[in-house]
Amino acid sequence: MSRSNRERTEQTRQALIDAGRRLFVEKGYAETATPEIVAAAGVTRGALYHHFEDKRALFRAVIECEAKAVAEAIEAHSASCDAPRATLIAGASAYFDAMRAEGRTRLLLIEAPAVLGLSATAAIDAENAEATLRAGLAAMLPEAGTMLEPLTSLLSAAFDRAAIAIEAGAERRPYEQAIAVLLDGLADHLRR
Amino acid sequence: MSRSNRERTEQTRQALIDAGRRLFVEKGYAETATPEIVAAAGVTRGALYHHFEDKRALFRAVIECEAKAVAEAIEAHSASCDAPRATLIAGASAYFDAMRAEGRTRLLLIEAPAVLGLSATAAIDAENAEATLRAGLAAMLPEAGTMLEPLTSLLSAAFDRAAIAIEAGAERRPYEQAIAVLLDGLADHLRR
DNA sequence: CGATTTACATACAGCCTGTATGTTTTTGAC
DNA sequence: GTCAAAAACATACAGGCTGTATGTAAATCG
Repeated sequence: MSRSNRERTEQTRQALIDAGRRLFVEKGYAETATPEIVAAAGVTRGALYHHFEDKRALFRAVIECEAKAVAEAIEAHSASCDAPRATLIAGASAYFDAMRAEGRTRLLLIEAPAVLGLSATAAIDAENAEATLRAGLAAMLPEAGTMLEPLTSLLSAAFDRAAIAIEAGAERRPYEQAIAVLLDGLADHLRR
Repeated sequence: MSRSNRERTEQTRQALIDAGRRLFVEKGYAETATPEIVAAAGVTRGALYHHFEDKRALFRAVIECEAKAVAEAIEAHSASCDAPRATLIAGASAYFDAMRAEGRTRLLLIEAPAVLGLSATAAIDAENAEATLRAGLAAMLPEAGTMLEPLTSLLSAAFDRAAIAIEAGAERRPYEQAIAVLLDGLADHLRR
């Protein structure tokens, strides 16, 4: 049984990413040792350091996978209603759905900023979810003008906090309602 | 020259906390080694492990100091106007002022949740800043009802994000404006 | 089919963390 | 004041982890 090099690399990388993801979620980045990861992946540390520059690079790969998965889930579920408000509400719902994946909030919202740095993390996923949000806000609030950027940033943070609260066991409905009220209030207020 | 035990302990603890704070801000928790901390503090690792259970306990002490400092700064600057809206706006401004201390956003908002866990971090400072925010919102939005909790949580996250953006070099005014618009929008919308 | 590159596995050096043990200083009672 | 006990450190040690260097087998390619 012989595998092509392409296959070997792909399978090993994926096994390491999967094992790393599981352990990073379970115990956090700092408490997860590379011997443990490679054992779970069924390879040796040699393979790990052949495919990734260091432990952090493996973590970055895990985070990039997660961010991509979130972006695709939102993309797929983007009920592109032409009503801007409905589009935004649907997008928020899709985001909460996507963030329900086991440990995803911990990985993307807690560990990644600390391990990879704030700017690196922002560069990875902000360009995904936050750009969508900005576009939605621009459509719903044409009067926002120079405040579009700050509002996008603040609401994005609110979405993240809601996702964390929901994964922590909070009811989802009140948070979706609160988001809707925030958006409607913005529309009301800026329209004057 | 002989110091009382109370003095010795107080001075050593403070030296460790100060040195730890500086290095944690400069290089992050994970990249800061205890030999470095004790060297900067002018003691040995024996003193560190005599006064703190482990490295994380020292970090926790640093975080508790920071959270306390923030709470006191807000308390001191709480221009208790009787107009609820003005009180909230002033509180937000005081929060941004307090968070301008070197590295404070990194410590409190990035590292602490990852190192101490989300719930432990929330328990340390949420009871301070978030309670104030909840009270302010309750006064300004008596119609909030069951949505008071989620709204407090979401706006708290927005405040945090604003503080991070400001420390990262963003203009402060647009963020304060955005916060004001969010609050006013809420008031407008819930009043119907 | 032979040479080179790729994909690993193994071995090693250095550092760090937490603990155990030893030493000095303070405290408190007589 | 002195002596025992406890507190406040300092030193020494064991174990584990990270990253690198080196060695080997499999795949690619001319």
